[in-house]
Amino acid sequence: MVTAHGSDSKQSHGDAPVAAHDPGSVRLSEGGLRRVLIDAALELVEASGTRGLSWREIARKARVSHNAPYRHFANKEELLAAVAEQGFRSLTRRMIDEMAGVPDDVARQLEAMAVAYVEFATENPAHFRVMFGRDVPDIDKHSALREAHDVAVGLFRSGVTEVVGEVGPIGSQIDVDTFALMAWSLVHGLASLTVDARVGDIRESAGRPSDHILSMTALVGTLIEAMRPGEFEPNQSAPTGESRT
Amino acid sequence: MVTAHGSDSKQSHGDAPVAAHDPGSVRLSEGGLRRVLIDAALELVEASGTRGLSWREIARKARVSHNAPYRHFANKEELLAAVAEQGFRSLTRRMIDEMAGVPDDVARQLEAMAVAYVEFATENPAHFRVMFGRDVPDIDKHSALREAHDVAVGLFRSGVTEVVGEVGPIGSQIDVDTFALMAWSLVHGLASLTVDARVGDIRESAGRPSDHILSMTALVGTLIEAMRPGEFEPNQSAPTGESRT
DNA sequence: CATGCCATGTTGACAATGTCAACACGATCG
DNA sequence: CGATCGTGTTGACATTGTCAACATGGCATG
Repeated sequence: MVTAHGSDSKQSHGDAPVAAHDPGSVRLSEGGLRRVLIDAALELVEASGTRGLSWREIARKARVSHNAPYRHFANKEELLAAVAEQGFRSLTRRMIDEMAGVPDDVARQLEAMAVAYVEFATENPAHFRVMFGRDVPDIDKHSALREAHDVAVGLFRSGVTEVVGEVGPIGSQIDVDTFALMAWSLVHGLASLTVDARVGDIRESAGRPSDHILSMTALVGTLIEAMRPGEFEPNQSAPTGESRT
Repeated sequence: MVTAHGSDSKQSHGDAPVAAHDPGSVRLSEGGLRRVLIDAALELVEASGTRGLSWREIARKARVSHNAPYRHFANKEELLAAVAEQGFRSLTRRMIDEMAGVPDDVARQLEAMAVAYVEFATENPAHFRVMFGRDVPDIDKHSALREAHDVAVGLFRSGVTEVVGEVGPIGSQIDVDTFALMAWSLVHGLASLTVDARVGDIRESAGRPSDHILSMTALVGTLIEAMRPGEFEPNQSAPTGESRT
């Protein structure tokens, strides 16, 4: 169900704006400038980071006057929310594409998503940072962004759920949600560290980021294998947690 | 060696400026204003994020004229680097403290560091973001920051190394560095997702972040247990990696 | 002690920016 | 045809980052 072949998510490869179901902006159809502004903003963020991002510079790049953007975005946060939204759609597409080139095995599908996640981050660091950074303080204030975000996260979570469903319960204490959170943390952490160029700090050895994710999935695969039901009790290695704090 | 008891890192709980070995600023000793500026900056970042951070506002908060900070920091990036540096020192101290309250077992020590890491992030989100965000684009341009960073990361890495050393080789393909990277990714990912308030997206169930990290270490502990030498061959669950790209 | 230096802080100035208000223009629709 | 609305433009103003010039107080050296 989560495989790429059966992809029923209605995103026409992300080019056409979502349109129509947002009561705020009435007819952003044909949205010429809006799209141009988003692209220009992304380019500038890639070049100079989100700090040097200047409203007026965006306008210049888009060949419009410095106040034209205000007709499409109330403030810079809304613009960045649109950028992030587009990023989540790209990420979703990327994951789906990656899954399409992989055998229809739940573990492989999840692994493909993990690879896609990290590769997306390393190939689009600026986009990734806008998506997860602090530039859009409250994601819930932008319904379209929230939606795109949930689609991507939900896709990943579905993959985890299916793997857990096939492998069976993971220990007595670790529920599916926790496992999904950990899987996401692992992938997101590697992506973040790679994007921030901190990976070399702990791992000097050469190798592309995709190598890292493959090693990672290898280990996680081993973990899952080890977890096969009934094999042994999960030793709760953290009994000291309660006594502290 | 990595235990808190034997801590030989020369940080006098981080209050005294590093001083003296930086040829640029000669005698930032007694550094009154410098410290005040760092604190003021951190407070403002906590309040309004790094975007709304205004040089002049910092100066106002410090009760000095809008140009006084220039005598201590050439630009805003240097100031933020100092903030991040202080953050890494706090993180190191936090990890050491956490380890001190835990039995002298390598696994528990590592686990304590992981808990400290995530708790530090959740309790000081602004600081954490400055430390790992892109506000300081190139960490190597600030030697003191680089140093503080390396101390924290090295401490964590030492913990991983010791655990691996006790448990024995982790599979045939996964070297210590990779394992350290993965452990760091796991912890850092959870911290990042928690800080960005995205954890709820995949895990609605209640529970403090420290619960998450405890579940996490429980699973990792299980993993390590499962890895005990000779038990079984690590099935490289990612053979498709080579054929792609 | 007097003198000059240097670190530190202040004042002033200027270009760039975010944002508001007023205006212009073209299309759509009564 | 004339009004209305979406869209873009111009003008203006407070705020910001940053540079240059100036003030001052402690220190060392004569």
